[in-house]
Amino acid sequence: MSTMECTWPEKISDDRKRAINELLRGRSFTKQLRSVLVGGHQQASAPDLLEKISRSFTDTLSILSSGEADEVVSQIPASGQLYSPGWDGRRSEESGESGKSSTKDRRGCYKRRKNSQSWIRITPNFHDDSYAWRKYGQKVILNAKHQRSYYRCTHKHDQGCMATKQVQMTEDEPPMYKTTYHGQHSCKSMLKSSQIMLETSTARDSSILLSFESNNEDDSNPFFSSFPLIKQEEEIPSDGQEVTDNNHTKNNNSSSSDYLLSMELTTFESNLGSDHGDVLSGVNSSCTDSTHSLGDMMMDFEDVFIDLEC
DNA sequence: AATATTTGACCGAC
DNA sequence: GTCGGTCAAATATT
Repeated sequence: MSTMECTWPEKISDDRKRAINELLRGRSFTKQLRSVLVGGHQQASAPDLLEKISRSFTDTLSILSSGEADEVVSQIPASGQLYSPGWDGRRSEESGESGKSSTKDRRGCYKRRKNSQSWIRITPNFHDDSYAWRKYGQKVILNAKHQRSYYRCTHKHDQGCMATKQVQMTEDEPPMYKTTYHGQHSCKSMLKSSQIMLETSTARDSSILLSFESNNEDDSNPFFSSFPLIKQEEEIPSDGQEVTDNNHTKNNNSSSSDYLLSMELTTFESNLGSDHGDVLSGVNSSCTDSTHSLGDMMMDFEDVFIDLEC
């Protein structure tokens, strides 16, 4: 039985309106924030505005995700499991009748993501993207020296967040890790705005956002979807084979793993402008001085919003 | 006890 | 059949 057949035009168009509405709100907040930061106006506090912007992104993504899926991916914490069967969905265990042949009958469980968006990121050392990840698998990959690790968002169950990532060491001489992100975080941000400011303004990193593949109309960069949740640390086992995530807020001393938000914004924007979603690369990555600050960043934000509108 | 990781099995795609 | 992605029981960690 195929689960992806029903699309509800009315619902989707309604969702689109809501999404556009959310984006407009986000743009408005962004403008306010810019005037606060640049012009020094104090109509509203920057942290408050940042929080609103973050919320706007999250809500928009949630709306768009629900339009793509058969059922709404709610952000309301669910007591049970709340999956979106959209791109990666599966029913967890037997639904109703249990105890078939083997211990757990998982037939029909897996749905390969096909048109899901993905972003590839190459980083030296491990890369801390500040989300809370939970490792759920590790595989040997053909023609690859190292195993690939699979992570899902820690809040998959409590918030229905469907973001996943894969991390694979591609080189070990200068250690290089390729991280592929799938899906977007719909989990709520719980990080304080001040921390966000701190992180973005102190970001310095030599990581490269390699590609931005988009097959769906509701794509957006996962780094936009919401602000970082919990600091995360990945560490390399002694054999250098694979990385392991840790969700705890251990005082992360790897400042090099912060990502350059402004760079990615620019990348995102240029990708939006192009008419294809294939791999784009060659982003240079060495603008690390702190003068490249929120002012510029907000400009990019605004442009992105404008592009999204039409 | 609760939460995270490991790892073999399972599944769909090719 | 192989391969890569995911599940979930067992195990480890906090």
